[in-house]
Amino acid sequence: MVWAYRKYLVTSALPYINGVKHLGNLIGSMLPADVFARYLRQQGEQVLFICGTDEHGTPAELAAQEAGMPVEAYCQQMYELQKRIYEGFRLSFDYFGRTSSPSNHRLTTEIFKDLFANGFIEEKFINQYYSPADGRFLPDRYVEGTCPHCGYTKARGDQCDGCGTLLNPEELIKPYSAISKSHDLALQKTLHFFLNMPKLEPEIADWVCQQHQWSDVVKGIAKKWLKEGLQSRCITRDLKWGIQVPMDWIRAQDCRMLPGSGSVGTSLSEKVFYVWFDAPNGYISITQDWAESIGKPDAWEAWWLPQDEKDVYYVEFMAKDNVPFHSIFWPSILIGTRKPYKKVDDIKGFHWLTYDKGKFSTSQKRGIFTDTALDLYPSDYWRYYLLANCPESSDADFTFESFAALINKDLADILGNFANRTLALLKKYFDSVLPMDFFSIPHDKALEDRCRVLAGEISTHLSQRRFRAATASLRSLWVLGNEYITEKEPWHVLKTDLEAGGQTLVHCVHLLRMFAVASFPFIPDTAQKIVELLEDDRTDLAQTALADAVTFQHFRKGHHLREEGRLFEKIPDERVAELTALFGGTSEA
RNA sequence: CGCGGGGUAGAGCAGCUUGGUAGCUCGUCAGGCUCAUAACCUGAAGGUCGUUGGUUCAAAUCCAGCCCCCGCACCCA
Repeated sequence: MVWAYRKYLVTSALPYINGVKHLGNLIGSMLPADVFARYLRQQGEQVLFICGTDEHGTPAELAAQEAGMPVEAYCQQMYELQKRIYEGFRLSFDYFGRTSSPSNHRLTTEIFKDLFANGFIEEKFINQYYSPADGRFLPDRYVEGTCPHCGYTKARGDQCDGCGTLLNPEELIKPYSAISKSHDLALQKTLHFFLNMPKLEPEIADWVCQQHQWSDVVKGIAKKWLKEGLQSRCITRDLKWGIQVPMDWIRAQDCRMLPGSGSVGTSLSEKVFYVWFDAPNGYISITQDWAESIGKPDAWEAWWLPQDEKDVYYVEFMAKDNVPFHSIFWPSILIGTRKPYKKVDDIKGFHWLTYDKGKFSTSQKRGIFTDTALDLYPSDYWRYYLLANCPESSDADFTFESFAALINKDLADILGNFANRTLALLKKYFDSVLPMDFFSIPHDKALEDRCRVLAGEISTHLSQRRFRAATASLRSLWVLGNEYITEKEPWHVLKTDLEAGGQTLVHCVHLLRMFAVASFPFIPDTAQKIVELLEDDRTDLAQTALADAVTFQHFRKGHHLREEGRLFEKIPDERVAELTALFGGTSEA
């Protein structure tokens, strides 16, 4: 059972640094991870929620170049920007770090040294195109040319899109740089380091087979890789931006390696680790930064080097393209260190979010990006919509039409309207003051039971990380408020019986508080707003367990509430049409 | 025969592991209510579960074949 663990480590796939992320990135990892972390904290569990930017690699260099900035400055700027946006979405990271941090340089170097010492690193010479015009070696996919098989003229160095054949860059006829379009390319032989995956395969296969709790899709992806047989994977690149390979140290280890003529055309300072080799280590190094930030530099070890592996339950959230790296590649690295690093217990993988049946596209200005989203509507609107429609079992599609329909119905009409009608009745008949204590009135056992059932459903779904189902149950809980008030019709009863009508309202006010607690992991700002409407300064939503909130005894006679409160504004049809046109992209048919 | 995901009421989804009266939300229609953000509550209509064949007393669910849709192709997860 999940609950036997002493603490929970939650990580979200690290968003890449090269620009503002779109809604798909948000729902594909960070947002569900946040809901899960918030829920666990409410239950009183000890939680550490870690995320940060993934900053190395060619795309970052190119983006910086395009922005006309040094890559360090560019990353700094984008880090600040992304961090601010995630704060806007109320993502409750315990620490949002960076993979370019000194701690990650240290850790990644250390992990490499461990792998090397344990015999899992091999060295090979490979041929790579160097482009003087770009001043860099070109990664496979940045070399384009004519496919030797089908003659397609825009084949990439890793694969031909014309015929689908997998290629090596040197096979291309008339190769040119995809960046500068220059045909002046020189094939050069350079030394690289590979992680010997075949050697690690028995252990990793064994480990994967033990992961019964992984979802079918995650197991499927991992087993497919194993079935095809693991290949040695190159973990170094000829770049400036990244974590430097410790060449001097390697030389000192083994004189046979690194013949002097090894790195033609490359200075040693330009050899760095492959981004997928350093990025996952970021989960650990960012935890180290977190530990530093709270003044307990060793605190990270309790999470990553626990005494007993069962002390920590570790859940990773990511989109499906990340699954191979988290289920095979990174665990292999950790196993290869021969140190007892905590490995993942469950991987929650998401499918894609599409935009109006197509892809989100930066270049075509298609889709909603996280900065724009916050300019348009409060974060809770997005959080609720994305969670209710999250691509859990298949790809999901975003349209403004469905967005507006859901916001208007669920948030405004069901939740918002219930709050409003409750407060309005209290104001009208009792001057916004609770007329009696719960103790003095008849127990509504049926209502309490229904609340318990729904609260239980929400908890179960959240602990199993079923976000669509959890959101549906949350909605059902809200509907309960409207059902109850309709059944009791206090607006009618109050005309003749203040006592009976007042009792109903006491229940409604407590229902609202219950809704706030239940809603907090999903829509934290709204939850807080509800508590403010109730003038309830005794409830700390972040630490109130849902089961404890199923009570009608919290507020006492004489408690004063706000006179009115509109939680949400609806999105009118005209606005939907406007937004659809505005963000439809340039390829709109 | 590239890899993966999917085809269930007008739309979006659940159910499939462990066969047994087909469920949810929106939309539509009718009724109720009038405290409330023209909202809320109740009820109804609407499906040969992509297709063909097989296993079985019984198939959306298990097996085999076939058809269709969507990703994997600048940016991008």
